[in-house]
Amino acid sequence: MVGIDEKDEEILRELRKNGRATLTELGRKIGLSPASIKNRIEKLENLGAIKGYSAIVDPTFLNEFVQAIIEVELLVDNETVDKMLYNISQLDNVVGVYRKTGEFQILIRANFKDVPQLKEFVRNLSAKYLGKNMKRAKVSVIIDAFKENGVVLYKERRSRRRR
Amino acid sequence: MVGIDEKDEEILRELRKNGRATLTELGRKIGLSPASIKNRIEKLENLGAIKGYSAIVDPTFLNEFVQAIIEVELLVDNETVDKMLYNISQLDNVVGVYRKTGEFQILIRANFKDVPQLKEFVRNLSAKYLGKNMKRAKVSVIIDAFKENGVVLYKERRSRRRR
DNA sequence: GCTGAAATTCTGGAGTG
DNA sequence: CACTCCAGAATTTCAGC
Repeated sequence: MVGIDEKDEEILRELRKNGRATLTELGRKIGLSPASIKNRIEKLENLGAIKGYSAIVDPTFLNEFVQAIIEVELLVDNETVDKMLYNISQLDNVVGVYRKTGEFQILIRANFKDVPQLKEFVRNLSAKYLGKNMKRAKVSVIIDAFKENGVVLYKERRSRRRR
Repeated sequence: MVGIDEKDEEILRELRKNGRATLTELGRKIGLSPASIKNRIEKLENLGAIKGYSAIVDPTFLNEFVQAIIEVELLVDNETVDKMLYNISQLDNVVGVYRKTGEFQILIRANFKDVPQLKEFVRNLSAKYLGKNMKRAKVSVIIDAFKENGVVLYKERRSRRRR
């Protein structure tokens, strides 16, 4: 990677684990002054190495009791799909949108209040967004999340069933 | 949700979109003093509503050029699987670990330097972690990420192929 | 949940190697 | 050119209410 050295990588790794780490903290860990850390973070943001920051939130606290994974098989995957996926990405309850290899080309992670809302969402996927291009969708419901975006959610290994 | 009001929900929603928002910013948006925001955030962290904070990092800048989704079908899914999934969650290159409904009960998102590393990982899934309980695995490679952990990655809808 | 003061952190410019 | 130092600004923290 051009223009990226080990210190930059350390910053990226640290921020992935703790996105709210302060410049001073990072400086101590990495061995740079807070001002340098700031310069580097700005550089990393401009380069697109850092896309943004996010808190890992338990969806049930936002009354999102159904967390689903929706895989979509497309008839054709072309540039116009990009725009549709961009539009889907704008939805607040959608957490992740990916294009991938395999039988199902699209994977969407989204949260819902209840199952009817999930059903409505899947209906809208073809009705509003992907149209006839959507061949079929496969829906799974998340039972447990152990790790999310690099953050381990279970602190102990005791058997608990709730997240 | 007990002990959670609308202001708390707003805080959760804001922090999910921008995990590095300052207390002052949040206070302005929500209509509370920075001190109150801080108190509420602490409460939310203690309640487990906020699990952590993370920067959304482009994996290619950390020499993780292969981003994979690995689905695993288990023979039996019982409590001992929890511990194995916990162990898998500890791995640095693993970004997400979920238990879900459907034919494949486990979904793992992980990043790799190259395909041989991915292959090695899948081999280790049965050799080291899940043992004979792993019936089979289905691997997909991520081509494009449009949204990750609530953060939209494509800023415009111009057709770009790189993330 | 507010206020105000103290501590900490952040920021931007000048200077150094 | 990236880093450090330093002073002013902003934020965070903590007390009392």
